[in-house]
Amino acid sequence: MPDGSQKKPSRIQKRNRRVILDAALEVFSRHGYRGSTLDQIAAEAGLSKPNILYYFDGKEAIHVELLAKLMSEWLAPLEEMDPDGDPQDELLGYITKKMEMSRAYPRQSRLFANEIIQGAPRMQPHLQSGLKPLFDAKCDLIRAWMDAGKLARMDPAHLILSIWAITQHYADFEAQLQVLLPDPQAAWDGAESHVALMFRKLLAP
Amino acid sequence: MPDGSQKKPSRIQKRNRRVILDAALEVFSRHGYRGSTLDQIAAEAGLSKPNILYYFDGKEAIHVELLAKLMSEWLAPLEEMDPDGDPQDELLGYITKKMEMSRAYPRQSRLFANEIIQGAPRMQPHLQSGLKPLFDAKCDLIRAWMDAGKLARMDPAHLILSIWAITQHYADFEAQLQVLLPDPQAAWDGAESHVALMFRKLLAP
DNA sequence: TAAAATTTTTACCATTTGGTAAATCCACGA
DNA sequence: TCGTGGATTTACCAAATGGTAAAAATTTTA
Repeated sequence: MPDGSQKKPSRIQKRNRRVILDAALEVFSRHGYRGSTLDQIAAEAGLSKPNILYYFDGKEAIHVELLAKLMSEWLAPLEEMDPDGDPQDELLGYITKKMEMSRAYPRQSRLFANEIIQGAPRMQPHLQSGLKPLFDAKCDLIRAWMDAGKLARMDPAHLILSIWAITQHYADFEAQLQVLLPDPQAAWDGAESHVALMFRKLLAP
Repeated sequence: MPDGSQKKPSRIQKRNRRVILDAALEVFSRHGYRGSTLDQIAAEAGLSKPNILYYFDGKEAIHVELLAKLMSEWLAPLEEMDPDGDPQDELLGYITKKMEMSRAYPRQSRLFANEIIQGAPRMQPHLQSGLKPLFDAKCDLIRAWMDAGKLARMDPAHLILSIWAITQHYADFEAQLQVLLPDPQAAWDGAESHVALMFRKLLAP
């Protein structure tokens, strides 16, 4: 009997938990936590509402699990930035990776955006314990690179924020892009080359 | 009898409509349309729920009015960009203005972000008729400036999107900033100077 | 100041929402 | 193949939600 069960999950359990989380991601990422309903998630998952509550402790538990998963997946590329690599290559590689992620997983990006816009009520601890230390470490790294004359001098924190702002924007504001840009398909290619070019120029010492 | 009345509004009507719209902005900007309730708005406004429905046709009518107001206020700085001015000054002036607006009116910024993230269900017409023509016109203007060698060459559409991305980010992701940056007060000053510096370097031909 | 008009409150209502209890169904190992 | 435990459905709740009708209170006007 699942919920918060400790035993090894059966095939059915693994499949249904995955299906539910995917459906919940779809719904939460569009409507935010409070704007989403279990009925919507159930319909999207093709399961009944009580059946969903058989696998998860409640609406909030699903949301929390999605946020936790998001956190680890989303931070990985930042962690991979190598202190021993070429500073410009490392940063541009990170930027490119983030653009690809925004393109491939816009729902995760919107889930995060929704949570933060609403004041991060369920994520603040994660931000404090997971994001903050990594952010500070990478700020130090970038500052060291600047001190070594490998990058243009600027505030490392705001540099990282700018990268996040632009890469997230393409995922979160997709609805706006579809109005403003003629060919949504070509838009992504244009975005990736523009962002790469932009930061290449910006970072040059 | 208000609602959608055409007669000139009384003092009480003007005051209460303003109070309600302000309360609704507070609530909608935090929780999005579906996540907000009339009870919340009523509590925030210090009025009873039926009293609110005396002044507005319903929840959606309040939201629509907020979005319409947002649209005109938010587009003004872009319109003001002068074709006869110095290209770099004009663009940097626009960027500075947008940063100041994000700082002064983060709720409007979040209201817009929420609406777009959710697929712009109530704003798509406004985007088509209001934003799109202005966006295209300013793209042409910027392209002309680039052709004249006054700005570095790049895709004007993505340049504008980058400006929006960064300036909005500081308003919409305030909760994240408060975790990551030590002094939230100094953060805004740092942000404004970083963004100005960043685009100055980027735009230089 | 009294009548008329506007504003606010009270008392509702139907639907939706997150969640539960118990009955039923079904897959799988002995 | 049959029993057993995991999986699913049915039938519910209580609270919250958007909204309404009409009475009561208040302001404005004559």
